[in-house]
Amino acid sequence: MGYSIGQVAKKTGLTAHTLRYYEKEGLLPFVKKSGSGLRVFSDSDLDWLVLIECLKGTGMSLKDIKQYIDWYMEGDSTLNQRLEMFKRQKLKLEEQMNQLQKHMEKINYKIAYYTEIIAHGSEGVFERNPELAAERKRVYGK
Amino acid sequence: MGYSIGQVAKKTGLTAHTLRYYEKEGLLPFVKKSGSGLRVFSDSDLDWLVLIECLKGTGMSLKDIKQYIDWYMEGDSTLNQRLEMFKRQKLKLEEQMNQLQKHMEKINYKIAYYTEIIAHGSEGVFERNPELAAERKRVYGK
DNA sequence: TCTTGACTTAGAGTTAACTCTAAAAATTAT
DNA sequence: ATAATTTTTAGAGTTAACTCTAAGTCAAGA
Repeated sequence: MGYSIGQVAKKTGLTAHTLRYYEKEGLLPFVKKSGSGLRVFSDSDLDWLVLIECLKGTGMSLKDIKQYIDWYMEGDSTLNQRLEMFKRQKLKLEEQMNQLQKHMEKINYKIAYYTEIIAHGSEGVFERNPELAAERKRVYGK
Repeated sequence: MGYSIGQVAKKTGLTAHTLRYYEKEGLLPFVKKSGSGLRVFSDSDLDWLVLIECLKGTGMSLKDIKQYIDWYMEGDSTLNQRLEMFKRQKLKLEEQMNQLQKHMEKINYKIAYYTEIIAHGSEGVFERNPELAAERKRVYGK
């Protein structure tokens, strides 16, 4: 029913240090304390951590995550701000995924290139493998 | 034929400060200097910057990018290391794209959720929109 | 009860990647 | 020729996000 900071650290892969740091930064205003001052995490706190990891994983700063949490704490008057925030994050994420796709193409080109010259030497790579030359043009332009 | 640091800054979106910093860190060992000490960037230097941005964009540290550049400078004896490095980066990138896809699902869920309660209030969201409840289960588990 | 390991706090230290400053030299525009 | 802009260097400062330390408190097992 309640988890110690160490148990949560294990579950989430974050360190106890980091969890305390998040709390200090205002990212975990829900976590209760036991009579003697120990943190007691609930399942719902774990859900919050999942969301925090999600937003962090899409490049949101802890400061902006805190803004969202502050809005949440403020109640229904901030529903629109929260929705808009997720919409902005979705756009950012789409842009990010497109970027990663482009990066993937460059890396695939490099892998093909190195594989080819390791197998057959670097002289006349493109004559031997014209697809590689076409790929280069596509990936690096010009 | 040759570009000043300011011109390169404009082209790449990096600042001149950042470009000098990259050079200091050993990421641009190709950039020439004019007789009077000004940096002169070539088109091939711009290609290097494209690759650096690609690797940085997939989460590689400047230190690891430098390692790659050092291998490149060392010549053909490091072809395998370089290939393996790109293969590792590809795996990392695939993992990253999967993660982003999962994050996207969570964000889509939140957008659907907030859109729904902004439109119809928060009471009985899931009764009114059972697909949302199913989505929640799928996205957040349990 | 004793011991061992987990937890507490405040606060200091670390790391990566910039970001800026100042003073001088080079280049470009008028 | 003069003024304005750009670039140079070394080195200091900043920021985000941890990461660790110390000194003490709490909890569980033998």
